[in-house]
Amino acid sequence: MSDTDSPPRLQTDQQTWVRAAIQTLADAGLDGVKVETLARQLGVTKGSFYWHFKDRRALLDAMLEHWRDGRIDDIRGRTQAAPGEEIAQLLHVIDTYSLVRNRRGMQVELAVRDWARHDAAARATLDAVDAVRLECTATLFRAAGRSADEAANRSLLLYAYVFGLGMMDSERDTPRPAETRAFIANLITGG
Amino acid sequence: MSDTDSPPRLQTDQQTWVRAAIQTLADAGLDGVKVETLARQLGVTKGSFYWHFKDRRALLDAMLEHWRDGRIDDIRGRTQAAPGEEIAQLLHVIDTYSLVRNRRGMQVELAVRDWARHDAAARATLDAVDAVRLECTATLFRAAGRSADEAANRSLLLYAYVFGLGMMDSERDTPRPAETRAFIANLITGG
DNA sequence: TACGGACCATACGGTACCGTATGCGCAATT
DNA sequence: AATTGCGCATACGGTACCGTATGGTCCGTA
Repeated sequence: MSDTDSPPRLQTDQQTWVRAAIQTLADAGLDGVKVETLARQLGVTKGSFYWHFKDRRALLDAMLEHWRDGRIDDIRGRTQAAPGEEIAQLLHVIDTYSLVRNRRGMQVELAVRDWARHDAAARATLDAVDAVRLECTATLFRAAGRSADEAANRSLLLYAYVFGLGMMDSERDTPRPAETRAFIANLITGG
Repeated sequence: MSDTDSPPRLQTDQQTWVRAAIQTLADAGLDGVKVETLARQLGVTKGSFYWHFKDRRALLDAMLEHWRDGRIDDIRGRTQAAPGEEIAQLLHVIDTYSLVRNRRGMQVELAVRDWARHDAAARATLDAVDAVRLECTATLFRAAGRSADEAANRSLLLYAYVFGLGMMDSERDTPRPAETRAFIANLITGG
């Protein structure tokens, strides 16, 4: 009764497929995530895929789960602030999410958001991530003394701006001027 | 020399294909825009399509052109304001673009933006539209007394917010509360 | 050393799509 | 009445994909 469950390599290989699929999702969108294409990219054939996954849909669900967990851990880690440092932390969040160096993450984000427009499971996953994010920043705003309504409103503006900017700038190579970013970030936080 | 050019039905039928293609683009994304699918939807066969268009790419280019012209005319019409009415006009623009009733237009917008992430022609078209839009609202901000930099910054925030919100809400059925929309719109315009 | 399972390759049927070739019907023209 | 060309249908070859069926290989274990 020593090894009741969890052969480690099975999880590992599933993760390999999931990671490659998310890269392809970012590069080519959901319709670029194809079993045979991924298999070629990984140097194997479809036989491997259908060993690890029931069908293509199972891979997509695993991708969503992987992305959701990563994004929730990420925002939770980025919205810890000592008392009195909440606005500074919010400004840092804005900069982190809107910076050009975060291109890869933004490409995945946009691809998932486009995916969510046509798929209920993706929509549910995205709604869960958005809800956690909105709550995380709203908590910071409230800790900085804003009312509950104002905290929710400013959080909505923050994320709509960040992802809207990502949509407008996702193929841009030169970053926006520091003055522009600071001006807008201050408007959002009300600092 | 009365009829040197322009047989009307040819243009009309091209427009029929283009309009149907844009609807499909909004519903299913670019990869849903397929010649045979569109033909079935229009009650004809591919033979008709390849009469009006050289290939699928020609249809895509015509779609971009059609969308670009419509969007530029639209924003130009929405950013005319009498002296002293500029901020009110900007608030109206924000409401118009972020309202749920504009769902169809927003779906097309998001699909074009996703398209632009993978296609240079779409990217160029979108950049042209964005440039006109940013200039239109920046002109209003300047007319309301803002500096050139502030006008550009607030315009960027305005569009990033509007389209980011569209991305977060594109499948939402209940609109945001009026207080939320007014609070954010006032932050953006600085009224 | 025989066995069983994890892991993958090969091969196949079925579907959907792109683009081309070709023919048919119908209008306007001469 | 014969001709011309527009608008479309039909038929085809080629490609890419999904999912299944089946066989092969390596590896641990009894």
